[in-house]
Amino acid sequence: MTLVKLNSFQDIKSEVLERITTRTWPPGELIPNEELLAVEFGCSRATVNRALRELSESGLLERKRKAGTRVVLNPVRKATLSISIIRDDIEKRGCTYGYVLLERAHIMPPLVLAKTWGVAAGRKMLHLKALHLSNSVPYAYEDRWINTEHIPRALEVDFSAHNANEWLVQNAPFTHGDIAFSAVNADARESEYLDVRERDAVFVMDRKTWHDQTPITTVRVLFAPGHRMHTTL
Amino acid sequence: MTLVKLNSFQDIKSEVLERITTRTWPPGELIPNEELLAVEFGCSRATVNRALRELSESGLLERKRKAGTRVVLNPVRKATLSISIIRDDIEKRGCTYGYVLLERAHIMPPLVLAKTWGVAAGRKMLHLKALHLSNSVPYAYEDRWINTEHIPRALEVDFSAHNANEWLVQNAPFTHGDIAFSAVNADARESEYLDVRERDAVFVMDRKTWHDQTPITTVRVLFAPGHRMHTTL
DNA sequence: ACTCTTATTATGTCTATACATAATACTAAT
DNA sequence: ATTAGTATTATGTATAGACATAATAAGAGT
Repeated sequence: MTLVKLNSFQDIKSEVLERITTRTWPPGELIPNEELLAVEFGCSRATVNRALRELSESGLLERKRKAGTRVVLNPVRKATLSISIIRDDIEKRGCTYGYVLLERAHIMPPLVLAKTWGVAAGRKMLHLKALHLSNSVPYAYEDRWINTEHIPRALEVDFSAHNANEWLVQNAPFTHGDIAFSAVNADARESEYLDVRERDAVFVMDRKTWHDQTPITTVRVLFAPGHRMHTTL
Repeated sequence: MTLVKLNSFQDIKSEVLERITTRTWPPGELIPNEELLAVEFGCSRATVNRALRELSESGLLERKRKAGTRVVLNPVRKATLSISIIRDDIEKRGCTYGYVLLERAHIMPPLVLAKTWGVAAGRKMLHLKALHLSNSVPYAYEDRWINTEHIPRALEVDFSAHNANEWLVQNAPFTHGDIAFSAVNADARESEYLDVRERDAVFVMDRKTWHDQTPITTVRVLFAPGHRMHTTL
């Protein structure tokens, strides 16, 4: 056993990664414990711990107390994706951002929505439909509900001047949320708003947010055809 | 200043989160440095450091040496997605997984692909088209290229019996990759394979993987209509 | 004014040590 | 034999102290 000096947790991460990919430690195998690795790498256990912890967070290792650390058999790789602000997304490409409010109503939400989102049935909520433009061309269409029981101030805001999402992040922060992505065919109205043909495939993001237990807002965003969401492994 | 004893980095994370959401520390604001917070919370600096580091990794804080830590103005929230194995996905729902190889050819890839993926032009590669079934119903259709310059063994494998992805994770691990999600209208052939109508919206995943600089495989997966990719914030 | 050097500051990381905790194995009492 | 208690083990986390590093500010020299 060669005692190489690898002091940084980054070094150890890449060395362990190397051993996994070269199958020095094949899938399913139990690897030496932190103390042994610390001796081998010539560093402290805390350093080994951080390296292994991060690798387990990205889905390559599985750790259990007393049982030890093993290489995951079928690694379910974890990718982090940035849920960007639409305005930033557009401006990052050097385009001009535009925003148009299409509809606004203080009405009772459909029962299905109330159920899945956890708001009391029979209460009015703010319903907004809006369009995000990139250089005056439709970029995304959003259909949003805001819980005015919890954020009554939202009723006084002029959402034809203020982007709802941006107002909400400033005025009604959330503690956790829930996002789903899918593909749907644009219906008659949606295709008109997005200025595409009917039945064109659009990328959809459904997001619900809460502050502790209280629902804040739920939004469905339809992106114009060609939209791609990108990340690395 | 009340000196509360918050010893765990989890406690500190939620306390800091609380201060951000309640705007005790409003967006853009510089928060006290680690040393001060350690005193306030009655813990060590390392503990505060871990809490703040994790919050900055999830996009809520921005940290710079010497400059300090500040609350991000327009938080670009980061969500982690699990890129699951299709078989697991299907079996997790209690369905039976099935796999059918549709086409196999050792041919030269289109020039566009060679360019974007970084393989030498004019070299043959393995091209596979396959179908993933859930209870014998089409679930996803994949179109894959394998770099046989780097993995010549792939030419000898019977991919009508072995799922290509599963063979590759076992036999040709990658160090990094690149994933994009989008929505497209199924063309004539795709809709036939997936047993849906032409132009139906399908959710698409494009993935490229490398081992260091060497391309391993690139695959486009089309999921049957209704597919949703889910995560939490 | 301008550049170069030096000091300062907050975060980034490492170490050694300690104790907590989950999972398991062993042991003694009934 | 079953159960309750105890020991063991590897990871999980906390602590105090140290030094590294990036970013900035202050000062010196031209």
